[in-house]
Amino acid sequence: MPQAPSKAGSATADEIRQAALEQFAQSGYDASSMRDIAASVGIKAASLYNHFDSKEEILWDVTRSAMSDLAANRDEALARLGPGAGPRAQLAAFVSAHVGFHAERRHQAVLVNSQLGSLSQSHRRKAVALRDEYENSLRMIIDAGVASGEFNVFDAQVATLAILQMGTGVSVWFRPDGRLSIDQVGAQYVKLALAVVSQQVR
Amino acid sequence: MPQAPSKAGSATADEIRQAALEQFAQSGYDASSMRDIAASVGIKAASLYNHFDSKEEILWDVTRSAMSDLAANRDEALARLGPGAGPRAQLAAFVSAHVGFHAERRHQAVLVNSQLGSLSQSHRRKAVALRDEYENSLRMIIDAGVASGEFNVFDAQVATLAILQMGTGVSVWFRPDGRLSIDQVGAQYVKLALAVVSQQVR
DNA sequence: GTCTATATATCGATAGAC
DNA sequence: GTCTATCGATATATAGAC
Repeated sequence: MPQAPSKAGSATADEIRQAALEQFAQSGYDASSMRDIAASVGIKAASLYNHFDSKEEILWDVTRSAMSDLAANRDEALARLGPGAGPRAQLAAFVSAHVGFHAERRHQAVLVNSQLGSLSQSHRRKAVALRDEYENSLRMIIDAGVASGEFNVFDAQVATLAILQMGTGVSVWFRPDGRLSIDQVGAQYVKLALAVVSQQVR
Repeated sequence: MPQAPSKAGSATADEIRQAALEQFAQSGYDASSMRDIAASVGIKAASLYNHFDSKEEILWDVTRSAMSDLAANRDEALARLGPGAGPRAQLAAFVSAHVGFHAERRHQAVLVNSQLGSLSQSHRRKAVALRDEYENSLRMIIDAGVASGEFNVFDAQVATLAILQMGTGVSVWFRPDGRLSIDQVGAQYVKLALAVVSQQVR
């Protein structure tokens, strides 16, 4: 049964999303042609336009879903803690989820962190807003820990960015068949993050 | 007096390097056209070929000099310590130099960290070798600190990458007219790095 | 929904006058 | 060393047959 263009339920559209994601993450948006994407799905370039209006719409689709998945992954991890969890438990849950995502779904992570500049102005604004929300949710955990006296940081914003960026970097070097498992890497970075928010007052 | 093509001393070649660096760092290599680069220098695209053999040669030129400057910046910082410095002083000097470079020369830093994939295979191999040398020089400092008992890390390679990547991230958010000075940011990250290599044994 | 064929634009790079 | 003019390749996107 045929589907309307760009509908989420189309099997072909999902194949296009998957192929575009890998191409964009590996070679970059500009270096990935519609012909390449179509070829890896098994169709011709013109047929892509039955599913997406433009190449940029494909980029936005995969970018938005990647950022949505990242936030949902965080929400689930925090929800598992229950309402009474303190800042240390929240920070551990956030970092574990953050690093786990960047290891397990590194193609999506690399895409979000390297191809935002290729989005249209309108879509880029939305992506930046989603990124700011994600960043701010970590900032609020750190602020709560500082307020309760459980954390010590010289600058909460620097600590926020440092924790996020070292975790994001996992998507660059992690390999599924490497020396460390996802759980091992996640546990490592939880310890590193706790070290960052436990700075000596001196 | 005219210069031979691609010679380092040419004033026009330097203008091309500067213009290309900013274009590549801001818009990416593929999205930067030879016409754009030429226009910001005040010449036509064809005239660029009197100074560089190809667009990729320009990318390699600015990439190589950026990576060379980064390593030289590190060497100077370590040399200032003198021969008797211990791992803690070496780590502080490394991180201060690393973060200082990524704040002060963020265009060059962004270029190196985002456009390596657009280099030719031969040039990319050389760039990766330079990056590995840089990464390994930090790894050796951490290994020395672990061996002497001054550092405690769960995994030396993870600690190395975490320190490098959080410092590299400064090039993304730092603004010269922002809230923090380069020296303030450098001092912050020295403390964060020392926290990373002072993990509780538990 | 796929295909072939093509419109239209822009790219890197070259030729040759000055 | 700059320019104008242009080549040849490739890009996104569209038109219309099936």
